[in-house]
Amino acid sequence: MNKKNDILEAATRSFSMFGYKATTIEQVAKLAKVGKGTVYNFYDNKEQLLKEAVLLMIDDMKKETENNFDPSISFMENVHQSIVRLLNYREQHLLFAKLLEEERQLQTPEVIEMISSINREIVMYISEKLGLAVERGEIRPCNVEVVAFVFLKSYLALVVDWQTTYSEPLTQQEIAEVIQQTIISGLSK
Amino acid sequence: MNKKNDILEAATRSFSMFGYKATTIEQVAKLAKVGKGTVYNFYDNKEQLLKEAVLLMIDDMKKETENNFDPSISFMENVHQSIVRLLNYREQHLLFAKLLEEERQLQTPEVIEMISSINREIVMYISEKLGLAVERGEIRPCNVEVVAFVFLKSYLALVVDWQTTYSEPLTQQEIAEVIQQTIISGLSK
DNA sequence: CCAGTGACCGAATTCGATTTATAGTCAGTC
DNA sequence: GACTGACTATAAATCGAATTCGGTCACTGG
Repeated sequence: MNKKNDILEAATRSFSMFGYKATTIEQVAKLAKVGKGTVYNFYDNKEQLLKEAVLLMIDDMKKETENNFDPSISFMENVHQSIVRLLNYREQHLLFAKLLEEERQLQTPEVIEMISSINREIVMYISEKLGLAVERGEIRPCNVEVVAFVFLKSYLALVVDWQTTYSEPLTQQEIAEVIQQTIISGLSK
Repeated sequence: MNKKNDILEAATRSFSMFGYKATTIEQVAKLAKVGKGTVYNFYDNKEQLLKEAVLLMIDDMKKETENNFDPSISFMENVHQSIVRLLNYREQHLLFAKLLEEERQLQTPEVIEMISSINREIVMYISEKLGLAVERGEIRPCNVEVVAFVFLKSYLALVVDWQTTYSEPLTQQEIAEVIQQTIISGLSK
């Protein structure tokens, strides 16, 4: 079962570097050192390959936040720690950023669908966490879905959009600080 | 000097409805009930016309916040009131939304440049206001430029992006509330 | 005179026919 | 029977012809 993994890794690298449209299955096969047909022994089609790559990316990031949740500190502090940790997920951000770029510039239908699916997924995930925190009385009651939406948009704006307007990317420090100062502390009691 | 204004109004309407690329000078002339050449007696070219339309839009919104600033209430409350008022600027939002759409979908160079110029302008404006508020001790010290950036992105995400993901637009009430609950109260002392 | 005009021009864009690239298949190989 | 790469059908890139539209300017009517 090593080849299946090699193929997915090769595909992920290629998607991250060149985007969905510009990666060819033949390229992926070459990178994974298998024949083109072998790719189709493990994955139904190109779109499926993208889905698996994205799924892995999201799962990685979810696990990171789940496994490091520390009940002995406040919800607010946990969120802050998670963000600091997630900011180190360069590869995942690279893939997501490349897909966002492709969504904007080429409007590849599969990528558009994928991005909005990822967004829905992440907003749902954050919503749940916020809902629990509200129930436990750790943050003020709020429209969790809308707040989750703003949260994600702000995070992406800082990580991805900032450097398109102001060449210099923000440091992890700056990003974590701003989110902390605004959204997180705004919600805390 | 009535014709000059007629032309600008016609252009603004057309830009708002059809976007920059899809409005033709001939259309604008017809709408303004003048000949095509007359447009060029008042405005150098199409891009200039867009610039004037956008300038007017920004000035309107700036004036609205300036004129209604109430020193007897807190900075935070003033911001909240401004947002509530600005949310009623449907026409301005329509023009901005159309330009954002065109930037994303057609990538018209003039529109891309215009959007980033508007963004810079607005971020600068908010930055100044935040800077003053920090000086006066009304809000906590922060990286004003980055906070202004997040502020604008969040506002646009709620007003423009939300309905592309979740068909139903948010009510003004919901938008103002979420911004209030997160960014504004997060910064307040 | 001169503010106003629309026919006119060339650059840019669209259109559509042809060529090229590639996603996915399958007969064959090791 | 896991794996392959030549093969096919279709989607995308290419490129020249046709069209559109921004901008000009010689003209007009008030």
